[in-house]
Amino acid sequence: MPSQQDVAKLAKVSFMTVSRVINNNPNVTKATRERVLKAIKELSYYPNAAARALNSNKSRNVGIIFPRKDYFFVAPFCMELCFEVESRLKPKGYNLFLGSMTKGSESRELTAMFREGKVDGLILFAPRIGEEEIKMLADDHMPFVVVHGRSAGKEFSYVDSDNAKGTSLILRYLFDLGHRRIGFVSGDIGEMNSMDRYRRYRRELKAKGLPFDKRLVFFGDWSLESGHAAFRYLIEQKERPTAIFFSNDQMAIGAIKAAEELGVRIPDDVSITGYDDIKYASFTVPALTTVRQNIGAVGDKVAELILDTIEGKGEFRKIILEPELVVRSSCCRPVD
Amino acid sequence: MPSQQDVAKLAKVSFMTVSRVINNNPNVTKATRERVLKAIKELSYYPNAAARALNSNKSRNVGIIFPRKDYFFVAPFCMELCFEVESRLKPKGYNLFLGSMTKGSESRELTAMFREGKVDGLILFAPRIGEEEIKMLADDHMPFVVVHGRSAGKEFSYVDSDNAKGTSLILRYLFDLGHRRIGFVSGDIGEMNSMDRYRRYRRELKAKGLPFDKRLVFFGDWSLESGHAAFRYLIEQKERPTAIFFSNDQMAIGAIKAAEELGVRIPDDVSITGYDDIKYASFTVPALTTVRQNIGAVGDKVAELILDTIEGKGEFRKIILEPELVVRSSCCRPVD
DNA sequence: CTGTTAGCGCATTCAG
DNA sequence: CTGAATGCGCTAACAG
Repeated sequence: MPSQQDVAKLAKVSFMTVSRVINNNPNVTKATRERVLKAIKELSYYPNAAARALNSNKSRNVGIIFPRKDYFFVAPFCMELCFEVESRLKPKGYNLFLGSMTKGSESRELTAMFREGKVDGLILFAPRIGEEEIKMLADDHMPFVVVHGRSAGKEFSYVDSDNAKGTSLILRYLFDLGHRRIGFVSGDIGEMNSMDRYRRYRRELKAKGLPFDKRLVFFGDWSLESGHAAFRYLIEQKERPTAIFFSNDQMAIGAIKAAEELGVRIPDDVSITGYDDIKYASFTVPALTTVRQNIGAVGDKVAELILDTIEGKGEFRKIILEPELVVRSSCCRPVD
Repeated sequence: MPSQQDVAKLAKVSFMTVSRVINNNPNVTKATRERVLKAIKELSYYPNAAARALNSNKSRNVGIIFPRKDYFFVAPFCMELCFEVESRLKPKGYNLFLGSMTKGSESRELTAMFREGKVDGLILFAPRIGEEEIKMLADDHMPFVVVHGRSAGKEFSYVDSDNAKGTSLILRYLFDLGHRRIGFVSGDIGEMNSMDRYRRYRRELKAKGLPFDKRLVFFGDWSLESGHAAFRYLIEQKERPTAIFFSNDQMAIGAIKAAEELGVRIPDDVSITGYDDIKYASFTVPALTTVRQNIGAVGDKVAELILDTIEGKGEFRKIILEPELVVRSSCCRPVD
């Protein structure tokens, strides 16, 4: 592998000039610059990342961490996010590390990549409420940004979508259709997102003067399977709901399967709604009425925030993105 | 950030001893070792990755590259693979970089991470046939491994599933059911995988003494949309197929949607099959009969191969994994 | 505008 | 078993 020295020799300059050319330092004559550029191309020289990192104390890497394996599998949302972020980081010269955080893993592991200088900053996806890791990161002043989570106790930047708003969007749509007995299926209740939606569900019920019936609530975990189980559970209640709010599309898809097995028609017998508007949402039968979270916008903001945080720009920023109701065909007026 | 020097001072040894302890060099007394370990913990010292990389000339990073954005989105398979690989690399001290290769991007970008020393090796997912990048990587002797692709011209290690076998599994199952007019929907025909399945489809037809009818073939691109379009196209043929082979589950899901729109019943009017057995495959209505590729096994092999390749162990290895038929309910005997 | 010097944190080599 | 010197490739700070 050629080094700056080799380039320098070929271009007949000192290696310092080579360094300047690479870093776009203006103090180089056009003529020399071009000579150096030519030499660089000729040798197909690439600056050594390790050396740069060593003396600038910056790795130009960002890590993105997902809470646990299962989550990752089932959430196309996460994948899209990865790419959105990556595509925005690359032009800035940053690369993206992928990390998982299996349940048992020590919080040390998280900070390790950091202390080792492998990453300059971390993106945490939907961390669990009260997560020790976050406290540690915050206490150690590590640059990190949370996606789908809010600060509680510790201060940090985050990007979240307005869960309360999205929930209201769905619920009011259901109310307008005439539904009064509406079931609720939560995601992993250990996550902010889930709690926010659940709380808003209860609040909307109360605002509408409707009773809260805990038999109409099922605590799921975002997975296809838990959506499937939730549907079977709710449909067996003595007074079955006329509509069910699923906290993500994934679970709603699981429910569609359960409905078929049970011979329950959607939406004729029960209306269901999802959340996220993943790509599959428009391909289910019936297509899902859901709430769209603009992943592109999330990725955009996340990339911006983590870069700013790394560069120490300004204060903590809290960004709440507006969700949007997407009406398809999984809901109709209740029969009774 | 504490360095070896700081640890050394605290433990009252030279920094060299610290280095030895970290690298598990046996030439350290138990007593000193423990003193050093204590100092390390006390300062919460972590070895600097950049410095290590600089002088060992190894980054201990591996990159995984997906061909284009769209592909990534639609293939849960890719995501699962990422995690499988990551979880196997981590215990070996390696981290995983995520990279995309948008269509327009120069082949230079691919080699760049390498030349910069950001990664020690690359995992290429389903590269297109005749890809320039691969040739470059091979010519430059960079350690890389291909998943879902075979060598053609250049020599390299790869992990693939037996596409021909999988295709036969499906086709023979369909033959046994009594189907004789079987449609074929390919994935992106620029990929090995697609070609392998297509060729085997034709071969099985011939072996069975069945005519090849090009009107029964649709060249898709793996996406939900192309599956949707394929179904509409095939179903409109004068002599419509009694069964359709989709080259992945994704497209089969798109087809289910199209069938619903057209009022065509699956499997009563047309049988369909998928490929991959992604998680959703068992949640569609009807559940998909498909071919399972063991992602865990793929991830396992990929991790093993890339590590071996990086460490220069042995020759190129070609690993072909056996697929398995998964019968669910998207197929039945043809009516006519 | 260009070159020289020094040092980032670590591991390899050689002395003790 | 332990320590001292040397250099990995690069850039910041200074000198010319």
